[in-house]
Amino acid sequence: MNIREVARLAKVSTATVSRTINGSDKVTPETRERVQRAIEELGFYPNTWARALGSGRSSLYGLIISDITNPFFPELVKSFEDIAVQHGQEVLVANTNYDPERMEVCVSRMLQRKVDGVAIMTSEMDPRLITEFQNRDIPLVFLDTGTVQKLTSNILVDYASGIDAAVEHIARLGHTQIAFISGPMVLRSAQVRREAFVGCLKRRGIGADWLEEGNHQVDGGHQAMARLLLREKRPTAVLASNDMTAIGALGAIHERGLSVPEDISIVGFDDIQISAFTQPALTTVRLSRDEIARVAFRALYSIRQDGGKGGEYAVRSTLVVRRSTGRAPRDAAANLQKKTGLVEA
Amino acid sequence: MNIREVARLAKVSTATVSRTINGSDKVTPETRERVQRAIEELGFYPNTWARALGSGRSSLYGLIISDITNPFFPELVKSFEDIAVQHGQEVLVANTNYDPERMEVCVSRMLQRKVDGVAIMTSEMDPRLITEFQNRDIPLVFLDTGTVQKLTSNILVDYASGIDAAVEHIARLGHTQIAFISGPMVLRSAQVRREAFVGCLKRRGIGADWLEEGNHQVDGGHQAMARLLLREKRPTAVLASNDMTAIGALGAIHERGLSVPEDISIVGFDDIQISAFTQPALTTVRLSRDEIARVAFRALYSIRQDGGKGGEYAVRSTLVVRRSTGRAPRDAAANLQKKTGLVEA
DNA sequence: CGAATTCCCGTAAACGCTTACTGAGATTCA
DNA sequence: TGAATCTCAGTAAGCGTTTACGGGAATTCG
Repeated sequence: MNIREVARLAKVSTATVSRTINGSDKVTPETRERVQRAIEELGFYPNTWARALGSGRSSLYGLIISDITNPFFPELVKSFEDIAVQHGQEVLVANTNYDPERMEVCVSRMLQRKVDGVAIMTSEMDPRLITEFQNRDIPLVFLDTGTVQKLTSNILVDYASGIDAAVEHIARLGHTQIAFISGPMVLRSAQVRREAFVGCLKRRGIGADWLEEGNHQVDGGHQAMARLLLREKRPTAVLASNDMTAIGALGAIHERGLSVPEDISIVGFDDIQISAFTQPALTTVRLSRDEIARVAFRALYSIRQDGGKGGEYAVRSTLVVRRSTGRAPRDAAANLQKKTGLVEA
Repeated sequence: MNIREVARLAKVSTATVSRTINGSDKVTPETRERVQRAIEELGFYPNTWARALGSGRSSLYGLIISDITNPFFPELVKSFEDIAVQHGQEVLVANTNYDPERMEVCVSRMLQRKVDGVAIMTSEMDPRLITEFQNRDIPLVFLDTGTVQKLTSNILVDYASGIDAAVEHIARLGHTQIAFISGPMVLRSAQVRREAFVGCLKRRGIGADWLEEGNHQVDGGHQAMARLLLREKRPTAVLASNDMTAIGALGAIHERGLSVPEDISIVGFDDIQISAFTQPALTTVRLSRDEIARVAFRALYSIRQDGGKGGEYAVRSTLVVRRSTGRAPRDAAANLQKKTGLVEA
């Protein structure tokens, strides 16, 4: 089943069939009609590869993510796909699993499929692989981790505004002992988030004395929180580098028989769907997947028209207050001193 | 950059390059070596489309799911992909969003890309679309919703065993007022799950008096549970058609100031990752994504060798007991009577 | 040692589509 | 009315691979 059979049935040339498929305006309505009927009748679907091969255009965009199991990413994938299909483009999703080796595989897949552009939403990326794309004039867009150059754009997440709002919110509630559970520090994105947090505390003259490292997954948050709880001097509020981590922390706190937000307040980051439904519902900093997806797609899709110069795009983050944050426990200081044996006799 | 340039650099024909790329044994180690060096040097990646076009094989499998936002599916996708790449195959994931129209789009994408087989893990499927695949001799495998025929297999989930174990577990804890929150009843998969539940209760002589319909998402579970709580006669245990629903139910219960499992026990279904980290951790029926993925891939991959006859594969479900289930409240009956005004004076 | 095999490798014809080029008829215009 | 222009459709040359086929050199065998 191919274009020739359609042509035969419609009594036209293959060129005409191709033209009607591609919506060329150089076909009379009548012949177009005839061809379309033939297509229907035969149940013909044009072969994507042959199309791409013939035209040199793939209509395919790559989307590289690091962990499809983290709900942040499926939501991102979904938005990105929606936008892409609206523009008649397709999306090839690749999952690196935080594994540099798999990253290499992903890149080669993209290259082999001659994608028209790649959105790299994963944190770490071998520069060598980046040049592979650049050598082939493939537009790129990074999330946070890129530098703007020819054909490559970067999406800058404004972590500061969200984290600032979170710390402000927490501080207003009387907290002064604020901890942060980061992502894996080998990841640049995790570093950026942590720096934003530390910087924010510094600006307010609060010490950043409780820093723990998680892995951006639930278990890591759980363990990190457990470590925080074992410290002599406990934080009364905890910010997490992402919601999965916060959810893990929530569990660890409950396991110790403490409650949120009465004993400890928790703030997440990302605002994944499930965050609204944890117990208690998570106060978190929202990072709109939809906005990121939209910006990323636009950056890729329009870059060739715009002379190929990359750009920097900003995406805001905003605090969403729910129920996991509350007033600092009044006896926090007392508690602390009791534990450390510094109570005045 | 194409195979010809490589050939030129390596001083061989394009055929030889192609042969070394495909690991043919009809190439001397020396020439192979030479070609490989040329490939390295040029940073050459073979063009997938041309390859598929030339060979007629796509090495591509389709995976159709209904909602990438439901954590069940990303986990399935991940497993399926892992297995596929282990076999040197690729995966094209399509997300229907429960929308029949998008389903059509998904199917046409698969057809256009000439996939070697499709795993249809979504519940509802227009039979017309199925014949599109069958006409083209494309192997299919369904999850629960298919019928075995030439080139098409079906994975039968043994819901009964898991649900039976769940009801047994609940009954042992003294519960007799057991509710079920189903998925959207337009979906066959939701119907199947509900039937398994109702059948199980019947077999035990328990009435299925509390049935509510959710939507397999958190908000639906939340609302359904809210409705259950408003009933005069409240259930003391609730089974949910999937974990997302159960998580929603959990939230609704907490909102009413009740607690799990003291007042009401909850059992989920699927055992998605997050279930281990809810408050309290969810007792649920595990359905192994990994096993489903493995079976599905095998069904597609080997079907042509096996004479093309489809098969029926069974996947078990097993109860995972965590903390959301406990003894039925002793005063359940009393409570009930108080509320309905039937207390003996 | 000559014939029969075997082993590598090159030649060239697909694969199914797109598109530059071409040309026949219809239309416009002076 | 004849020339210029325009419209629509066909011809055929790619696009980058794979692979059937063929041939020359090396190997085996009687």
